[in-house]
Amino acid sequence: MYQMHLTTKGKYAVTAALDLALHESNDFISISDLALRQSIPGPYLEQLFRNLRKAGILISHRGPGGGYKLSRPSKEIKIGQIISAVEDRMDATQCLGEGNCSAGSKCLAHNLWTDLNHQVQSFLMEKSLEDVLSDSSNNKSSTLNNNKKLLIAAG
Amino acid sequence: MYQMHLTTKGKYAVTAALDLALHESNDFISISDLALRQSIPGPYLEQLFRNLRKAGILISHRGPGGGYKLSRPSKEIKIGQIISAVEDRMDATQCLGEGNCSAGSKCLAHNLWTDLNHQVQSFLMEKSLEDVLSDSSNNKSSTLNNNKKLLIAAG
DNA sequence: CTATTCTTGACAAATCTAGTCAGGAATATA
DNA sequence: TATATTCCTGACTAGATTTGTCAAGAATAG
Repeated sequence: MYQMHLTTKGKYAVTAALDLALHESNDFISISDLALRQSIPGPYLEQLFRNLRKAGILISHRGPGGGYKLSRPSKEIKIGQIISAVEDRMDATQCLGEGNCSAGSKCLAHNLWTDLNHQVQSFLMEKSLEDVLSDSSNNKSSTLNNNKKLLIAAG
Repeated sequence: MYQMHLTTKGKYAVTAALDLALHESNDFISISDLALRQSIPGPYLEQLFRNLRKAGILISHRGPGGGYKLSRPSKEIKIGQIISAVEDRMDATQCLGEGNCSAGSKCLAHNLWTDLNHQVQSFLMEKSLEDVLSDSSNNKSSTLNNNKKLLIAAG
């Protein structure tokens, strides 16, 4: 069965950000605490947090009692922004960019990939950290359900 | 800007299948012809077609005048089935499978990834080869548009 | 002054992707 | 039957990417 590919980079980053959102009221949270709680390798998380800080999603503070916290309320931080900050794949190599995929012109599947990409982007950019935390119980994926049949799992 | 990751494997396979769909009336089409037309490395495409044949999507015939053709009308073959046949990533390693992602229990982002996966699956399993070919001009991605704002590109 | 915590850059192992290659089997045609 | 064509199979490789690790430094609270 095919699954959308998402590296642990993105997964770790989002999970860690969700943890920060859960403890939003607290002050700074250290990487070691967070890594322990979420079972993420500390030094690796450190690397990811660099990017999140550069992207303006986290703010940091050094010294004892220091650590990281969200730069804005969890409602205003979208999942897509987080993934975008750590997954630096510029996949414009093939169809996704301009349209010079098949020997200068658009390949047959060009619009398909564009649409799919759009779809994923929308999904990720519409969901905030807060949304994800509150959706945990109350799963309303219905907004994007049209009246077609549900998928048949492939493979 | 983050893009959904889709390897050339899946892209090549879909493009090739679309080519077969375009020439649906014809008899068998050889790999070399197809590879040339779509600018895909021949031996690589051969490898992909193995999987498509095993998955029952293509049928083959050897000898002069042989080649490949779709096993069913292009309307009945979904993009998702094609990708599924060639991209053999069993990504259940992390969250996506059962839910033992964070030390035995569901990680914070579990439902998010499940939803996203569902979203992508639906999209790919609803579109047939025929749909893609006819959508080329008349792009009606509107079925999945709800009344929310359009995405803001990230990064 | 010292322990804590982020900061930075470089490095390395493991995995995956993309593509190649060689030899074999079936088949149409002459 | 001979031959060219085309699929069939398995193994192999180079390169990129992911997933980390490590060490030395800078800021800061107490």
